[in-house]
Order: sequence, then structure tokens, then C-alpha cells
Amino acid sequence: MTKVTIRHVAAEAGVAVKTVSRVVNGEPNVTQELRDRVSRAVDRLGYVPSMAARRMGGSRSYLLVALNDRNNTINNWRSGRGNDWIDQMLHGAMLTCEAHGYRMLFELVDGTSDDLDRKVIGILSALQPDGLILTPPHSQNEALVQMLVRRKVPVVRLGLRAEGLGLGVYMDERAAGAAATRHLTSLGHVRIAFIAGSDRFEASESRRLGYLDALEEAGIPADPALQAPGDFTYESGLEASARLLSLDPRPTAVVASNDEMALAALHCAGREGLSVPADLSIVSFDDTPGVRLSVPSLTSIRQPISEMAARAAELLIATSKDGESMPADHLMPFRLIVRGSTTARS
Amino acid sequence: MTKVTIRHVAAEAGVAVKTVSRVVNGEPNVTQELRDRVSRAVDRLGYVPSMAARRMGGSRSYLLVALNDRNNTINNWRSGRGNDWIDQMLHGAMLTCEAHGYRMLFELVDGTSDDLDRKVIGILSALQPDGLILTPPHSQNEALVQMLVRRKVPVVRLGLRAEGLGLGVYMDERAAGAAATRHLTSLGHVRIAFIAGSDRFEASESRRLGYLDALEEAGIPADPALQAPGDFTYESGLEASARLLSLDPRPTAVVASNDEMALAALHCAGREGLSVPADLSIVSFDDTPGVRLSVPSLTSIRQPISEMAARAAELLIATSKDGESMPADHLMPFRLIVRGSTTARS
DNA sequence: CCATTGTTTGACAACGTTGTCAATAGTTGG
DNA sequence: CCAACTATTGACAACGTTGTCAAACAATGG
Repeated sequence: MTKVTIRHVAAEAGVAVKTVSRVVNGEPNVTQELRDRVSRAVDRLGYVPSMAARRMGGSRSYLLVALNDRNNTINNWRSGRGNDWIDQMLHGAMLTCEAHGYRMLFELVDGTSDDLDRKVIGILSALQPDGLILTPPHSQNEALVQMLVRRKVPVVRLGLRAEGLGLGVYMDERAAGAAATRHLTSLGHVRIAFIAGSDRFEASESRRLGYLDALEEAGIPADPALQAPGDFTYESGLEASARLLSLDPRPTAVVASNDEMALAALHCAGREGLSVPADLSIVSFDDTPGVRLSVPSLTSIRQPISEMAARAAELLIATSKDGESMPADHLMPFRLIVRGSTTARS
Repeated sequence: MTKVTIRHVAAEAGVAVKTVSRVVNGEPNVTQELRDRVSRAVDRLGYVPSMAARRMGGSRSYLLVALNDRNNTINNWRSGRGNDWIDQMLHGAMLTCEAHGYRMLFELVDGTSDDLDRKVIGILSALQPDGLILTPPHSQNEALVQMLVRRKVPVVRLGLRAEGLGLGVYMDERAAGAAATRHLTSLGHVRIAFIAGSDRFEASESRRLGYLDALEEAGIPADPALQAPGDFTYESGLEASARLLSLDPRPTAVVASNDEMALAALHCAGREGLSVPADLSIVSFDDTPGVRLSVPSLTSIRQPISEMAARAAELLIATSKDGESMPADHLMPFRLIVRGSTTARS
């Protein structure tokens, strides 16, 4: 009924504690007979090693930490916007960690804080994780990554190339921007507007460049008037679409840098008496949950966030297990999911 | 540059390690002079105590664990539905933990598994948290809660009364069901339909009872034909609404047991050429992020999930700090958020 | 002024694991 | 058959903190 430690198992199996440790950790050089005896004892007693003690005794903590931007995250929560990134990361990373006997802890730190380094070091000291997953915009912070690499903390930059520092698990945002836009050009659209994302995130500019790539590819001259700024919020999407839809001639399609702004465009179109997709096609990024449920449902670029998180976790776990360093860059595929918000130009 | 431990601080401040420990933990019986000297040394060296060592040495782990249903959670992720509950819980619990120097870890366990107890005990053994937060449907599992209480694990049941076992942080689902329905009766609606939630969750039946309460209160006889089953999925909502909207006479309003099913009703109404709210008013539960962005936006009952999670964390932290036991039951208020999907009967 | 009580400080063991290294048993090669 | 390995097993220290207890010191009351 009380706490069962490795010593109890050792006594039960009639072996030394170190042997139990070896069996539990799948280390070599234990005869099959002892292995079985110990395994049986472990089962009988329901022994599970204490993470804290493991961290104290050994060199691993069986813990990964994911570092998220504090302001973004909290703003999203406060405004009832939800945090699809975090949800998706949990999906990918937790299941992967679970499969390897690891745990995953989320931490929020303010990326604009001037003692960011100090705060991160504090987290490192307290938790001593076997690896760190950086989400945007932290993953963009060269100084931060440098500091971590210098301290020999295995680190994965999510959404960014490694660039020689740590590991990078990312998708090709520019190609995604092009794919979204190409979907529209291939449907015959020519006046294609673009609503940009917040420039705090590098992905925003990449997506815009991809948009320009696809236009050029189709021989359509880029029109600055068709490019509206935005910051990923519904309100900014509303503002941008209002401006874009009042243009003459009106665009027949719009690429929105995230779902929230796309939904704003959808709403705005409705208000102006435009029907989607008949009068206006809309493509967006992220493929967040709400997007399937709008009317019409949105054509969107699905970001492989959970897969990226899973890969990140795998890389860190493998690094801490084998000590081997992994390939630095991991490009993950996006997918254009065509739904009801896009159609051929009428 | 290397790891800084309590010993380094002790040396730097010229005191015993125990004194540093006392200062860091805010324990009494240290003179102001030493307190200052130690604090300065802590700042200079950037000392942060190791959670693992704290857990080993002392009696607290500074860790809370939230237990979530594995199947539900994973299904939601897989189907691209997102996990609003988890997101909201993170919101409330993480910030609260942070404020008290605690951490919060999410765990998924399958509530239908027959060795649920064993699995939970495994989690307890590995992590040795200072408390456990149970979310539905785990919080409904009397046997599980009994086991935990017997093992003296401080436990909060989210969404449920304590009923003498552990602590309960919940909202009055029945009153919420009544409030949602009353909103419609007060708008003059009489034929009010109800789409039920999955009966795996006690809240589902409570909401239905509240619906009946409000009908009775308004002197409207309950019509079984107006009550359709559902399981919280969009598909089930579609099916239920199709059936309800084909009734003759048609209901003029519907209460959906969650947002997803409400959006299905909205979609279904559109397909049948009905306009919302002119021809059909819709009220839903949960007030998830997507709900603000539908057209029209949905009138919904906001569940105080983040507040409940925050309270849960506070209770557990206080318990582990003071050792005092808290009041067992904590009723949290819900809120009806009136948006565009409801209007007076025409 | 002494006995008593309370406050402040520190020495030391303990927590549950793994890393290191030595001891033992088994195996191979000459 | 012996020397030299290799595989197996275990003893023991170490990890960084807090709990316990004792020592030193200060304050109080008679």
C-alpha cells in the first residue's frame, strides 16, 4: 500500500538494486533468468521509478520542456481565441513522450522581456529537462538559441531552420504561400488579394513571398493595393477585408494568412452582399478546428504542428538516449485542404 | 556558467545550506541580516532550486497533475476538433501554478481501462505530485476517487461536487440548462427543442433536467419528440437537427448541449432555407472559440473552465502548503452570453 | 543572578535513483 | 592448463535538497 522503491523490488527478486535498475532501463549484460525474476517482481509490486530520483541519481530527467510565448498565449486565452498551436503541440509531443517514458512540460516566457535569458536559465535550473522545444517567436531568437547551445541544452527550433544552431523542425512557409495562391490562379483567378500576418512571426513574410512567387509564376503582376496588413486577429482581418473588398475592380479571391482573418473576410463578404465562393474565393492558413464548421467551410493550408512537435520530441529523446546528434533540419510537409470556400472564377 | 546549487549560495553568503533553504522557502526564524545576505547571493548567482532535489529531500514536489480522459482527448485531436477543455485548463491552472512556484503536468489515461487504478498509481509513483486534478469523466469515477483519497492524495474533482470524497469544483449544470432555456422562453419561444450530449458525462443529463425545469417554470409541457440524442459531435448534431427541423410544427428554437452541435444546427437550418435567428433561435453550451466567429455568432453558456482549473490549483497548492483542508465544495458561476443566434419569436 | 524559555543557526542524515568501479564467474586462445 | 579477456553482478558514492535535532545565543521572569 505504501511507496514501493527499487530496494523493495531488489529484495523481492533477491538481487542488487543496480540489477533492478539495469532491467528496468533495458540495459545489457543481465542474464535472462535475472531479467525475468526482476520483471516479475516489478509487476508484482507495481514498481515505477521516481522521476525525481532518476534525475538526481542519473544523467537524464526524462523531461522535455516546451517554451511558448507568454504574451501571445495569454492574449489568445484572454480574448477567448484559444490556442490551437498549444493544443496541437500537446497532441504531437505528449503522445510521443508517453511512448518513450518521457514527460512534457509547458512553460510560458515573455520573449520581449530583457531578462529572457535569466528566466529561461531559471526554468532550466529548476526542471533540468533533457531538451527544449522552442515555438515561434522564441525559435526565431538567435541570441536565445545561441545561449542554449552554448550551455549544451539540446534544443529544437519549431517552425525554423536550424541555421547551424540546434535542430530545426519546420515547414516551407513560402512554398505553402505559393501553394495557396497557386490553387487560386489555377482556378482562373487573377485579382488575388493577400492579408498578411503579424510581422513578429517570420512565417508571415515567407507566406507573402510565396504569394508573390505564385503570382509571378502565373504571369500576374503583383499589385501592392491588393496586399493588406494584418496581425492574425479577427479584427485586423475585418479591417483588411473591408479595404480590399472596396477596391475597384474588386478582387475575386483572397489569401488570408490565418483562419481567423479568413473568417473575418468571410463575414465581411457576407456583409457586402457577396457570396462565398461564387463572388469571392477564400484560402487560409492553419486549418484550425473552427474552420471546418464555417459556412462554407474554408479551404486552408494545414500546418503539421502536431507532427512537428512529435518529431521535435523524438529528436530530443533520441539525443538524450543515444547521445548521438541527429540531422539538423527536418522539413515537414504541409497540405492544402480544399473545402467549400474556393471555386473557379465566374 | 555551470550548475549553481544551494551549496554555492551558502558559500557565497557565508552561511549554512540550511539557512539558504530557509530563506529561499520563506521560512521564519532567520534574522533580517542573513536574509538579505542570502537573497543577494541568490540573485548574484542566479540560483533556482532543483525541483527534483526538492522532491527528494523534502515532502513536497511542487508539481500538480491534471488527469484527462485519453480517448476523448485523442479523438478530439485526431478529428481536428481541438480540445477546448484542455486549453482552458492550461489557462487557469498554469498561471496559478506559476504564481506559486508550482508546475502543472497533463496526463492522459483511459477511463474505461480495467487497470485504470494501476495506471494512475504508476503516474503517482513516477511524479509524486502534491495534488491531482480530475477532469470529467474521471471526476465522476467514484472508485478512482476513493482509491486516491485512501492513498491520501489531495484531489480535486472538476465539474463535480465533492460528495465527501476530495474537493469539488463545479458549476451548476442544471441551472445552466435552465438559464439557456429560460432565455428562449423569455423571448416568447414555446416549441423549444433540445439536443442532448453524450451520456458518458453527467453534465449532459443535468443540462437536460435544467431544460425541463425552465419549460415547467414557463408552463410549457415537455414534448419528448423535441428532445433529440447527441454525443457532442458535429455529425450527431446534424442528425439531431435534421430530425428536429422536420417536425411539424417546427420548433422555433433549439438548445444544443455544446457549441459543435449548435453549429451543426446552424448549418442544418441554412440548408433547409431557414434563417437564424429569424426562423430559428439557437443557444448552446461551452462558448468555445469558434462560436464567436460563426455567422450569426452563437448565444452560448460560458463554462468557467479556466476559473475552475485555477481554483483547483489554488486549493491543491494551499493544501500542500498549509496542510489545512479546504472547504470541500466550490460552486463556480456560469454566464449566458447573448449573441446573434437568438431573437424573439416572430 | 540563575533558571527557563524562545530564537537563530548549523551539522547531518535521508530521500530513490544511477554512475563508477571492483569482484566474481565464465570463456577463449595459446 | 593457465593467462587474458569478457560478461555478469553488486557495493558504494553521489546527486541537491529538506527534515530533524542539537548547539549557541538572547530574552524573560522570579
